[in-house]
Amino acid sequence: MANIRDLAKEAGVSVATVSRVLNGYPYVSEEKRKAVWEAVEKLNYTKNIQAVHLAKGRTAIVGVMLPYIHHPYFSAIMEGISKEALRYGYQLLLFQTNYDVERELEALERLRMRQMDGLIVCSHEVDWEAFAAYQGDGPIVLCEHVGEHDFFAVYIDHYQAFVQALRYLVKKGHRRIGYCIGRMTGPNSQARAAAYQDVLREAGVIPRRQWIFEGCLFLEDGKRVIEQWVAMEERPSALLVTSDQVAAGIVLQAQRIGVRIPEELSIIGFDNDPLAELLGITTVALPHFQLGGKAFRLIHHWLETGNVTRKQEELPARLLVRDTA
Amino acid sequence: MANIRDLAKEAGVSVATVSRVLNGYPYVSEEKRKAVWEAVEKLNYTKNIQAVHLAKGRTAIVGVMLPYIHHPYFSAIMEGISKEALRYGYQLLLFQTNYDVERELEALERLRMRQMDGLIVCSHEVDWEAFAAYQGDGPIVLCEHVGEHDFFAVYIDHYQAFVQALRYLVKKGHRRIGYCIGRMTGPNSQARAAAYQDVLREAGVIPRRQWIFEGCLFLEDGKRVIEQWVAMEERPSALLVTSDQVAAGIVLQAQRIGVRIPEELSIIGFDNDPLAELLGITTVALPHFQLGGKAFRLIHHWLETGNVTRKQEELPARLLVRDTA
DNA sequence: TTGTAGGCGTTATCAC
DNA sequence: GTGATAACGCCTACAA
Repeated sequence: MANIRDLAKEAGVSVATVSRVLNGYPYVSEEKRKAVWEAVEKLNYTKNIQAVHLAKGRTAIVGVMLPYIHHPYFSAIMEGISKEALRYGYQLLLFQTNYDVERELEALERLRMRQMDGLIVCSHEVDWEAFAAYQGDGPIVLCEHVGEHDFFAVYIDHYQAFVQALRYLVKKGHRRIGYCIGRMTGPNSQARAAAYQDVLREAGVIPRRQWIFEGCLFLEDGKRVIEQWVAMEERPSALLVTSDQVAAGIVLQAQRIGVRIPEELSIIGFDNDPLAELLGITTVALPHFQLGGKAFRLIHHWLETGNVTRKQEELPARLLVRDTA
Repeated sequence: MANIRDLAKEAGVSVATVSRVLNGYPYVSEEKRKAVWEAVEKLNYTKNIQAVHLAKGRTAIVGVMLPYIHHPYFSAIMEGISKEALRYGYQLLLFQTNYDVERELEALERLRMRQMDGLIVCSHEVDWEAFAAYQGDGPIVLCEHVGEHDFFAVYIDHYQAFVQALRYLVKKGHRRIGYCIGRMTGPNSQARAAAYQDVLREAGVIPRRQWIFEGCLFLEDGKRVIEQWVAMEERPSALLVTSDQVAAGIVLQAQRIGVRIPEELSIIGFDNDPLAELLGITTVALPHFQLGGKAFRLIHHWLETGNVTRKQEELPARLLVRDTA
């Protein structure tokens, strides 16, 4: 593989001139410029990007940490990130963690090792102290509400989103309300739990522990939920379901086993997945795609300018009433 | 940021010794080893991975080229790749191309620049010559049947898979058979087209151009298909749908607008998506996850050993008869 | 407008 | 066992 020195020799110039030509700097005579490009052609030269990274101390790579890529929620965020990354000429390094703390820490270590210039954290298990410890190693953007903590963050106000949906149900006369969620940990989930407590209390209803369904991430989980629901003695009359995939699973399986929705059970999903639209599922639309895009731009802006206008950005969620609630 | 020389000074040894300790080589006295680790601790040292890459000439990064990550088909492959990559300590660099030839070539250029050690191509628009031109720059694995061409490849025999499903329909008495596909280009699609021609001819039926629905990738496309179907003068009685997402879109919208499936229209999907299972859609199960895993292992084996046992691997597809055909 | 030389942080090859 | 020192390939003052 030819290198910059070979080019210099071939073109009869210095490596500095070669570098200038390669990077499009001015102040190079047309003659030498031409000679360099000819040498590039002749020697079939390509830049070694590793060397560029080392010399510049930057990689134009951003890492993305997420639990699983094979999930509509995360792949939507990823799509948003990807689009912006492409636009600004950045590469994306994927860290699929499966919510395994070891792997999450590995991703942070990689930031420290300068494998990438910044990191977008779509979701995580490890607690904030871990991120705080790596803040000096490059910009880290979290996709969740971080309150007073000094992190870059772009997030949906899940407390408000939940309140919105719960109030709607209460207004419709529901008193026995439950919800389905992926995990109980993490700020997003805790915001939802708080909203659940608050709104139900405000409506004079006692929240019930057994009406909270955990581990709801995929379509199949919805199937499980409705089957559990059927088996319950005291059934909720309405369910908030934090993923449209799961909501779809509930609705479809309900249809199969003869549970009438919304008559027997009202369902409000989240995301506004195309599947929810097709099934007429009432849902809280969440701007995942934009969220990914904003996350990237936050990092990018910091990397390119070194200063911050906003550290945190909030995105809106809105209820789309359809047929299931 | 402390570097290896700072460590050497701090520990009172040479950089060579530091490197040996850091990389766990033998022949270092216990005493010096300890001194080095203490220096690491004291200076809060972390390896600069860029420098390692440059010095070693390898990155332990594999690139993944795919059109869109936000699609169950590709994210399933990605999940399979990801799992294996993790297992062997490799990182994954994502190239989302949107089937844009420019971006596909950009990914290949990056391989050439040594940004990664190898490349997995999940799907592409550019023709094979392009890949051939970059073969010297690192292992490239294609996820499609490459025939006699000398590429690494792991693939599903889409010709056979299509034949299998078509014969089933013919046997059931169908004569007016159509199909839905993402794009017409690419070897996978061409294999399907060939199977379509062959099986229908063999059954004494004339294939019809207007019974082939292009641009079928997402759930929403299924909705469009069934609406087109309804508007047709001569309607096919059965449709092969190369994505369960699209098949689900068809089935759900059919249900909405009162088209009975399978009585009026039989549907066979592909993938064996959980959604197809939940909807009782007859489908051809495709092992995407394994495909991704195998693709990675092919690259990995080549990178680690430098020799090849198999250049190509075929994976099976099997028809799962459920309710829609 | 051009060239020299030092630096980026490791690894790896020699001698000792 | 250990330490110099030369790669790895590029960028970038600084000097001319």
